[in-house]
Amino acid sequence: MKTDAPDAEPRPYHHGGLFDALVKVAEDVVRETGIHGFSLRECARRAGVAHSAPGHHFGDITGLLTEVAARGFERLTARMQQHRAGIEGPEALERIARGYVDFALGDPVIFVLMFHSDRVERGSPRCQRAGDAAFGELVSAVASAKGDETRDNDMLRFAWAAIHGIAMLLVDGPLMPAGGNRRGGSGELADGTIRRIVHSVVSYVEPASRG
Amino acid sequence: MKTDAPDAEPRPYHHGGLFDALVKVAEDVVRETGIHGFSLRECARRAGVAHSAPGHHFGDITGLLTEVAARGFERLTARMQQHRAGIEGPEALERIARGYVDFALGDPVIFVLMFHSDRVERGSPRCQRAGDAAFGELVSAVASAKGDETRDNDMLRFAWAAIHGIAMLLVDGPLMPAGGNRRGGSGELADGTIRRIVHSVVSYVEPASRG
DNA sequence: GTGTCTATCTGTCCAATGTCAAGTTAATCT
DNA sequence: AGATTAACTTGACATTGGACAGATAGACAC
Repeated sequence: MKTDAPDAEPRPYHHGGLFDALVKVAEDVVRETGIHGFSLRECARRAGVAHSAPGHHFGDITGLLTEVAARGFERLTARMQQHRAGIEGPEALERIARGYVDFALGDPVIFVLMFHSDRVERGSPRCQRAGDAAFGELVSAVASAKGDETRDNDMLRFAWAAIHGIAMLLVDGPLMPAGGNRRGGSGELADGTIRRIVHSVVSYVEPASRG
Repeated sequence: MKTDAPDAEPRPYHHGGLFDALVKVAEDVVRETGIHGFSLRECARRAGVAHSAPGHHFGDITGLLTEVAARGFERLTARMQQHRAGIEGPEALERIARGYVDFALGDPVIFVLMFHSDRVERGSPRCQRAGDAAFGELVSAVASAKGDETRDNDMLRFAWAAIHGIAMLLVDGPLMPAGGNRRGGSGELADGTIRRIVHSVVSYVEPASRG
């Protein structure tokens, strides 16, 4: 690695892997400074390149943060798969949900970035595909929990909403009742909610008549 | 020299109600430009005062946006009460949930601001109190739906998470399955989820043995 | 009316940022 | 080799948030 010293050694004019280096640096900067404090120039500084170099690879801030968000979705997908570990049945959904919450609590700033930042182009193919893959994990787990492959969009929305909601509320923290201090206890706070989600998905019976 | 504005109205040196005027203007600016595009100077411009005037009332950007967020929670509370209209029982929860989602869809940018912006000091007494009041509406509705005043924090988290989650996913839009185009149909997309939430809260039975 | 006090608002200044245009260096192609 | 293209740098510009001193208007005592 290069030294951080102001101008110690003559860096090569061409960085080599600046694209990837910038994305990794950007993740750190976002985590440290928050979405609002993020700056392209700070990323360039840490990567040891000129202040305008990021622009040539990503166009603008949105371009770089969109890539960060897309990789976030990929990591979310991987985390859920890892938690599920091939298991089927109701436990599949429970594990997927726990993976989702774990990811959110482990990387809260990037989790918020992925879903809510107006500096991310969520409609871009890159982001869309990564997001769809993550959603696919949930679809699969819900089907396995129901023991029924028919796709019930209402059910999927319900499950996703509840999982997403508990993750978001834990990440945002202060609104949780009775001292929601986020260190360590948060994961367990989600347990009851996750159990209820699974229970609802497994045991839900379509109401006889709906207006 | 002023007269930068075309209107020849001789504004009084003292605005009179600049605090309130700035908050209202700020809400508009946030809605139009998004959280990222927001700027104090634009607010000052629209309020017809010097660019540094907002600083005297709010300190910095966070101060102003925190006030905007707090008023958002107050409007959310009012909206839920208005939807509920004094009704009791399971329908109370259904109506509260619908009010929550309505508010989110009607003012999506401010809804996101309230929960996720790092430019809002959510721990401030102003914000905390307004948020607690909103949460209180939910607590009351869940109790009414259960027909049981005992407070079940797990249940509350589940209900809030699910409601919050569906609102957030609808606001963020593009991740919804099967063309979640947000035009008009979003409210109905929430219906099935809300029905399931109410159903789960009303009919949930504590699992026999579990920690 | 006159003078003083205080909150409110103005104008100026500074460092930092995003983005654009043009120059410089390295790698690749013919 | 020479030419072409991609990667990166330098320099510049408009805009922002925030800090500051100073101007202004209204309230209040006399």
